Amino acid sequence: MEAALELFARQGFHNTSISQIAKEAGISKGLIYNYFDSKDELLKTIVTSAMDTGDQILHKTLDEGQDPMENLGDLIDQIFALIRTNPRYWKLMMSLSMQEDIMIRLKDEIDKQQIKNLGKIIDLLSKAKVENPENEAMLIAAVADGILLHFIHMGDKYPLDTMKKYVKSRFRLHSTNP
Amino acid sequence: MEAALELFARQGFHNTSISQIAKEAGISKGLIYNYFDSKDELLKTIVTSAMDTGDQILHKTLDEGQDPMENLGDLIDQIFALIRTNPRYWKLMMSLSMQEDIMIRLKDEIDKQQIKNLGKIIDLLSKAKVENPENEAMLIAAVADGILLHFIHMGDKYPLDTMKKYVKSRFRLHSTNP
Amino acid sequence: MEAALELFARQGFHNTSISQIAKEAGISKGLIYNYFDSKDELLKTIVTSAMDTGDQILHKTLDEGQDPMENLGDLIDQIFALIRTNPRYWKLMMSLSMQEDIMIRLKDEIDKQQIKNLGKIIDLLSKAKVENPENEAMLIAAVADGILLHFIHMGDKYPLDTMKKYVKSRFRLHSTNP
Amino acid sequence: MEAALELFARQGFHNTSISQIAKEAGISKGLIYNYFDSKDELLKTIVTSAMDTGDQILHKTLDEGQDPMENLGDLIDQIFALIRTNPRYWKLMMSLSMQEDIMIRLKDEIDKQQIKNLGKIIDLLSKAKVENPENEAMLIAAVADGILLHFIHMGDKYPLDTMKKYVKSRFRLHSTNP
DNA sequence: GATGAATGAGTGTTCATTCAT
DNA sequence: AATGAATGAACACTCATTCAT
Repeated sequence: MEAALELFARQGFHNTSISQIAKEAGISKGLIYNYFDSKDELLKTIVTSAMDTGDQILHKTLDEGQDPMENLGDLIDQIFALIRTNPRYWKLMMSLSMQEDIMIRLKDEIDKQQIKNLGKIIDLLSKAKVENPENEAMLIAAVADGILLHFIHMGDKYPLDTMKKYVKSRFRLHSTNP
Repeated sequence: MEAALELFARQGFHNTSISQIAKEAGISKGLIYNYFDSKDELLKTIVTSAMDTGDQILHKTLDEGQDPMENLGDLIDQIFALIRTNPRYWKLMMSLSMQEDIMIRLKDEIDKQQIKNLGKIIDLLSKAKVENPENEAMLIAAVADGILLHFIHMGDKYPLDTMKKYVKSRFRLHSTNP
Repeated sequence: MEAALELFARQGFHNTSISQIAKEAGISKGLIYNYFDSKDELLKTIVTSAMDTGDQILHKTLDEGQDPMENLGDLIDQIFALIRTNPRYWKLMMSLSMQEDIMIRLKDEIDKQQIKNLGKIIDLLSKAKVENPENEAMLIAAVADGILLHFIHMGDKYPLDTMKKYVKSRFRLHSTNP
Repeated sequence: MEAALELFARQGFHNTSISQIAKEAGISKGLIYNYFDSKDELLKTIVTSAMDTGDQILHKTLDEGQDPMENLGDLIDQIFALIRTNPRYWKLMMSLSMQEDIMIRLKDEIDKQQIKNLGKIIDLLSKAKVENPENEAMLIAAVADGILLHFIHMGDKYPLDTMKKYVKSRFRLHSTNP
C-alpha cells in the first residue's frame, strides 16, 4: 500500500502498473493478489484507510465546549498539519477526484466526508454568529483546497506556513496552540 | 479535439483510448492520425489552443488606466466567466496538473501562464496599496482555484454565481460591469 | 515504377509504403491506383518489365554462329554490364527471391528465365566439348550470382571489373569485344 | 527463437508478425515479451547466437599446422556442412542482408565475421603460394555464396554434394576427411 | 506465504485501399 | 487525370490477472 500510494500519487492510477508496484515494494506481482482482489480494490483500500486516519485526527480535537472560532482555528491547524504530513495521499486524492470512472466507486464515501467537514465548519460559524455562515464556510473550504492544490503543485517551494498564518489572520481565527 | 477534450476531461488522459475518441467524434481511428501525429500531440494541441484562447480573453480587458481594484474585480469576473464557459477544459487542466509524466511536456507553458496571472494580481494589489500584496494575491489565487475545484467536482449544483458575489464583497472588489 | 523500384530495393517491399512511393514520385497516393490495382501488382509489373528488358539484352548478342566459348565470354560480359547498369533492380530481385510469399506469384516466371539462362550456358559448354557441362554451368551461375551478391552488398567498393577479368581468365573465356 | 527463425526465413522479417511467431511456437503473444524486449531484439538474438555457433564450428578445425590447401579443403567442407545443417538460418541471413534498415543494427557484427573469413582464406592461399590470392579468395567466396543462394532457392532439389565435390576438384582442394 | 511464467484483451499506431471531388 | 480525406484491419507491444509450483 505504501508503494502503491507513492506511485499512484506520482504517476497516476492508470499509468502505474502492478509490476511497478511489486518492484517498488520488493515483492512479486502475484503476492499483491493474495492481499487485494484487484488493482481497483488496492486503490479503494488505500483511499478508505487513509480517509479513516484523517477523519480520526480531524475530529479528535473538536468535541470540546470551547469558543467556536478557536475551534475553527484548531481545525485549520489540523488541516494544514495533515497536508504537510502526507502530501502524496492528498495528491492522489486530488488526482482521483478528477476521474469520474474511478470516483464512482469511491464518490459516496468521499462526498460524505466532505459534507461532514463542511457541516462542521458551518456549525462553528453559526455558533460564532458569523454572517452568511454557508458562504463563509464554502469560502474557507475553497481556500483550504486551493492552498492544497498549489502546495501539491509546487511542493516545498510553496510557503505553506506563511499562508497558514496569513489565512488565519485574514479570517480572524485563533487556535488553542498558537 | 472537441470529442477528445470531452473524454479526457471526464475519464482522464490515460484512461481514454483513441478508439473511444474516434467513436465519440464519429470518425475512424485512422483519421485522427491524419491530423495529429500521436495521442500526446492531440493533448498538447488541445491544451495549448485552449490556453491561448483563455489568455487572450483574460488580458484583453485589463490594459486600461483604471482603478486597480476595479481592474481586479473585472479579472475575477473574467475568470468566473471562463470557468463557466468551458468547464470541461478546466477539468482536464486540473486532471493533467496531477500527472507528472504528462505535465513534463506541458509544464513550462502552464507554469509561465500561472506566474503571469499571479504577477498581474500582485501588480494590481500593489497599485491599490493593499498590505502584503504577495500573500493576498496567493490567497485570491487559492480561492479561485478552490472554487474551480469544487465547481468541477459538483457541476451545476455548485452555487458559482453566489460564490462570485460573496468573494467580491468579501475581498472588497467592484467591477466595471456590475 | 522508378520511385517504387528505388525504394523497394533500398528498404524492402514490405517496409516501403505507398505513401512513400507517392512522395518519392511526386504524385498523390490515389494516382498510383489509377495505374496499378494494388501494391502487389505494382511490384509484379516492375519485376516483369525489368526482366523482359534484361532478357532482350541478354539474348540479343548470342544468336550468331560463333565460337561457343566466345559466345559464353560475351554472355558473361553482358551479365556484368547488366549488373552495373541497374544494381537497384538486382538488389530488389535478390531481396524478393528470399520471400516465399512474394515469390509464389512471380516464381514461375523467374524460374523459367533462370532455367533458360542455365540451359543456354550448358548448351554452349557442350558445344565447346567442356567436361561436365552441367556442373560447370552451375558453377558459372554460382560465381555470377555470388559476385552479384557481393556487389550488391558492398556497392562501388566491390572491384567488379577486376573480378570480371579474373573470372574470365580463370574460366578461359574470351569475348568478342575485349 | 526456433519458430521465429523458421518464419523469418520463410516470410521475411517485416512480413512475419509476433502473432504468427507465437502461434507457431504454441505460446501466447505476451510471453514472447517476457524473453525479448522487442521484435528487433528477438531477431538480433537469433542472428548473433547462430553467428556465434557458426563461428565456433568454423574456426575449430583450422588452427592446426597443416598443409594450407588441405586446411582450405576442410574449410569448404565445414561451410557446406553448415549450409546443410541450418538452411533456414542462412536463408534468413541472406534475406536480412538485403534490407538496409535491419542491417544497420547488425551490419557491423556480420561484416566483421565476413572480413575475418575472407582474410582466413587469403591467408591460406598466400601460404600455398597461389597467384592473386585476393582475387582467388573473392572468387571462392563468390562460389560459396552463389551455391548457398541456389541451394536456398531450390532446397533439396539442388545437388549440393555433387557441387561440393565439383568445386573442390575444380579448385584443387583436398580435405583431411575425404 | 510467495513466485513469476503464462495469458489474452486492449493500446497506440500504420498503411493499403477506396472514393467523392 | 489527379487529389487526399477517410477507412478498418493489422501490427508491435502492455498489463491486469491467474495459477502451478
